[in-house]
Amino acid sequence: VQKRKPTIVDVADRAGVSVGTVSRVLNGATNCAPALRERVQRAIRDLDYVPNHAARSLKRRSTEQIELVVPDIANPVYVAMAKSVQQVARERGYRLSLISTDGNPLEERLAVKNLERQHVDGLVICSIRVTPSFVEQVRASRHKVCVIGKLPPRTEVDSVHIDSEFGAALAVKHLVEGGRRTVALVNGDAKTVPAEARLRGYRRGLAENGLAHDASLSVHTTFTMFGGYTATTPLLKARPELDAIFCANDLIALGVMRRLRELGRRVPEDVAVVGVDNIDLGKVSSPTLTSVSLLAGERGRLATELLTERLAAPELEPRHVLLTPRLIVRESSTDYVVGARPEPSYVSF
Amino acid sequence: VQKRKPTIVDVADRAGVSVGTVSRVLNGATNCAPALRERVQRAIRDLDYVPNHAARSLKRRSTEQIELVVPDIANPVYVAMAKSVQQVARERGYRLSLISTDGNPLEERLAVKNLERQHVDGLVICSIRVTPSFVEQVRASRHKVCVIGKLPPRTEVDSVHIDSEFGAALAVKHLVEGGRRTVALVNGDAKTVPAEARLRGYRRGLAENGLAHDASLSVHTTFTMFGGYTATTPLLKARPELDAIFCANDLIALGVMRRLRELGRRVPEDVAVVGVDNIDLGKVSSPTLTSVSLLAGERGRLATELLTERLAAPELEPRHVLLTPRLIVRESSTDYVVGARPEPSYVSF
DNA sequence: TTGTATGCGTTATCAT
DNA sequence: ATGATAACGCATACAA
Repeated sequence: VQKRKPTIVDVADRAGVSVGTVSRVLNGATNCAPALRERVQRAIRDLDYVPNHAARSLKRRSTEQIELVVPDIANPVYVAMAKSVQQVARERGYRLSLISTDGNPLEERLAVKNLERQHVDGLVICSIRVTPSFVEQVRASRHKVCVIGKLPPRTEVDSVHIDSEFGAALAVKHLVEGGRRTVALVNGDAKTVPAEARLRGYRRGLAENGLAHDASLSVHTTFTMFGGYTATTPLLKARPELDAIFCANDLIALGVMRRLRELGRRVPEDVAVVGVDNIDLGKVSSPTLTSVSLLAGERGRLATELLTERLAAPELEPRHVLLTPRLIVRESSTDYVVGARPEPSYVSF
Repeated sequence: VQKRKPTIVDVADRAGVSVGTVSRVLNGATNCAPALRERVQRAIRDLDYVPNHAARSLKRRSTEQIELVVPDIANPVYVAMAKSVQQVARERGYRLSLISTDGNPLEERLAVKNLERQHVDGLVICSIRVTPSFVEQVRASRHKVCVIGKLPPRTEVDSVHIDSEFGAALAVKHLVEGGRRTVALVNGDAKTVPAEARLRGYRRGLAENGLAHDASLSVHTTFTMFGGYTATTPLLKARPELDAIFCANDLIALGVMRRLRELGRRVPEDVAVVGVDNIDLGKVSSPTLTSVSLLAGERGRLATELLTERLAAPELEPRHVLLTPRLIVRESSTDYVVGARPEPSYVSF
């Protein structure tokens, strides 16, 4: 019962025209008699013909598809990024396929390989581990890649980057200005680019606001709620007097807040908490979460624009965009009257 | 400077062998002299050759890639589903690409079209709007599709489905048994399959537990936190005496809980809340969220297994798997001592 | 405006 | 075991 798929030849036969004509109709060429066009379209419908993607991209040398590679799709911030990438991609005539590497560097390599074998036309890649070999691989495909993140200086690849170190310093400053004296850091996966930026920013924030750095106040875990949850207990045991925690992202912060509550600490009265990424969840959590926005949607949008423009003009000079984070203050870092009704928080929804 | 990509012919030239031999090496054929194999592999490395995907799939008539189509990737339950689909896909030698339709039925049609043009080998599709034309389109590609969701009886397409109506009834029963007398429903997008199932289950739950149904107690919104948030105000105004809310999913429930707090209602003391999907967030929210688990990961896993098995054996009889939901009781529906420290909730992480 | 014929890069069949 | 060659389905240059 396996009927062979109709090809362009079948359509041509059926319509009584040449394959050239069918192809022209398919691709919207103007020079084509209306009568023939009519007949071809009928034949296409009759036979239920759909063009074969592989053949088409083999011939055209392009797939009209780009790929977004993110570290972990379970993190809502990457979902937000994906949404804006998808929107720009669609506007510019590309389909988007989404890959989550789940922290596996192999997956990133595989993505670039897929690019090289012309599986997709271009790549937007957001990596948390930027190794030299990764950079080398990306550089070799520079005409088709845009990196979201920090590349070594003078790397000839389009990129959009945000100064998250500054964002971290901003968070610490906010906490100190709110009267906190012992600010801890619950960081994400060690040896990742974001974790290292957080630590640098944290130390800078402390220094700039007259506080000494103490290694026992900063711990590493994973960039997840569970990570934040489990890291809290030992941290509190080691430094019971702490009155503020800067978390490397919002998921960690949510886990931390949950665990603090279980351990009898009130947020923000006893311990202030600040996260990073400004995910929507922080707007409905209780308390709502103060956070450093890293403009994920904006970065996705810009990266996709850079990429599509480069695909259209490969000889463009490499471009680099640098963004600056913003601090969004909510309840988790602000002393408010205990028991008061929280204010509506959906202004920015 | 645009150097043409090396092809298999270039490799053959360089290694001084025929393309046949190169191809055999590439695809791991056994009948090949070690010496030649050696030379070919060197040539491949020297030229930095990677096979062209389009040409390969044109010839082989397969892409080793499957696609998962979900309604909204911003909903963590679909992320959980995607993760298990990806895992099974990888185990069985397929790459996964992920499409979020964002409620746009056109995107679903497009996905099936992509299947037909042999862009991907197979499709796992999870739709919230099952129209007749959708079913027809899917049926026509039945040898390559597995549907997550309920299909019309005797549709000859693999599917895995969960009795979410029963799950809704379970939730209502739990609320009534907890002493609640006025149970509201905050439903998701009207005219979707899940929303209709929730409503039927809600009514069944009320009936089976001796409560009358009242239309003013059930409202429609979107399947998002924002939806739950905004739906709460009018609902509370219309029926201020309500003491329980069953929400069509967990995102809605989180928005509802937030808004209840802003309006001065305590959860669960004044109003009990139950959601659906059992997403991780419900384990760290405050209070933690009672939820009906629809086994999203399990459904993804099963669907992918069904799909890959069918791709390997297209003439298999259609198979249908039916699962049963479970209720996970947490704080949002249980009276607990006010002000007590919450219990650790991560047992199931 | 329309038809014909060649090639895209790979795999597979058939000789050798 | 290895080499030559014909498809795969589409687009396009060129001829008509």
